[in-house]
Amino acid sequence: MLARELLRQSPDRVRQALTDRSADPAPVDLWLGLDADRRRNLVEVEELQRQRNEASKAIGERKRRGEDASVAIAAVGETKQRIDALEKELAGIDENLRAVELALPNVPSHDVPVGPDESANRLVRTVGEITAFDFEPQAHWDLGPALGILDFERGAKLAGARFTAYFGLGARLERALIQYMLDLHLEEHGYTEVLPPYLVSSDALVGTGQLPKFAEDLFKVEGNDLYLVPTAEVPLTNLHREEILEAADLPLRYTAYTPCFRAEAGSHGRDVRGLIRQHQFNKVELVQLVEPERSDAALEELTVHAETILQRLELPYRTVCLSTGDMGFSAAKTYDIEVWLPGQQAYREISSCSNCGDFQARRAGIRYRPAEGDKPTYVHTLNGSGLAVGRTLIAILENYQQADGSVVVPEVLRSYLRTDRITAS
RNA sequence: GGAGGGGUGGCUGAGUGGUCGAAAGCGGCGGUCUUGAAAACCGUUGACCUUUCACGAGGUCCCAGGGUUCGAAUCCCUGCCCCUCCGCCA
Repeated sequence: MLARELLRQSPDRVRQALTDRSADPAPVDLWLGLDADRRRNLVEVEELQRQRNEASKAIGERKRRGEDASVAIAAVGETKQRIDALEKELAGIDENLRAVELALPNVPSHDVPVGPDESANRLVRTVGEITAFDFEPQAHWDLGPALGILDFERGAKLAGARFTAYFGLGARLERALIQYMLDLHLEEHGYTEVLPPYLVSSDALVGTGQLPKFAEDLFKVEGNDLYLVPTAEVPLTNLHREEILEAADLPLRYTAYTPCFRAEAGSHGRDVRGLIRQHQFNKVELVQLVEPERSDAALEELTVHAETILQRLELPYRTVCLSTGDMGFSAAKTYDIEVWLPGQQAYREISSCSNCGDFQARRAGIRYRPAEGDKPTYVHTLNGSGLAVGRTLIAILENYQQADGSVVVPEVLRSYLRTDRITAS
């Protein structure tokens, strides 16, 4: 949610932000109208309430003295009716205002490249050399089944397209990656591990921005106000919803492994093969709640935290800064980390690290007190994948594959996997 | 699933439908005292919104949402959450 002061004082900036995102700027004017209506109405209601309170007080006093108050009671009746009518109107305005506010995306940071889509993304850095092969590298959807560690047909038998069953060292590799990533973030990057619920309420999803606009991307539990988490960003960021934190508590750094569930509505036909786009995938997430002045630096750090995993796994990747047209709804600035996949001869997203500024904090009511006696202000929230586990497994299979179809296990994972090579059994 | 008991300010905990945003205690902050600290004493101590250049003024909030009433923390309804006992269950 955007600050109301921003909308009132700099509507042009918000209109421009929407245009840069290839979104319709019209809601800004709708908002301005509703806001003016609201304030006009509110001033009137409050004046009438003041009159009513005064009258009620006088009635109470008369009654206490045993005097007749029926005249005064009758006199207040009209005020009461006007209050009721205006309050009803006000509730309607508030509801509309909130609906408009909740649908407005965040304003991009000034240093974000302006452009319509991913073609305008800015390359930040490229790390590692593209893996060279003296044979034709296979895609993971061929390697995995051949090794007996990924079974797409049986996954589909259980749950349909975009579900996969892992077997043997495949399952173990996925588990090892989760463990390795968590350990690294705990031990070296100062995060606190959290094991959150995998189902969350609509309030939590509104807090991080998935709702109300993107309900069709979510799996909802029938008959309950519960949704399968699309990312651990949702539970982690919402841990402190409606709280006022102390400055000394910040920064808060949380990491969690969760499965992630996405309906992938509107992506029919995209990445239908293999593990890349699944309805259920595993992810280790990084979330930070920080003081506003610290969030720019925190995004750089968090992105490096995610990149470190790829460096330790010795996987080639590049980092790009998303353009205004390619960013997510809640983000002010986003770095995507893209890993090299030899099977596709392409860099593919494996992590997305965003600074959401106070956008989510406003929605979720996460504040802190800068100093004793200060008014509470909104924290800044950041999140990033550290990393998407399924896609990391793909990257390992494709980059570490050998001419004989076996896969060498990256050095740092050998103690977790208890083997240095995955071969067909 | 059955039966019962609760949800009040940072915490504990009062609160006959009417000067209650809410007693009291604790904690926090400021001060007096002290060489310093502790103790004691005094004062202070919520959030949000509107309005004002400002001082200030006003409104809302006692889990949430409805309702009754001139007036609701207090009465009624619904929901959510917590606790105890029983049943069931990983």
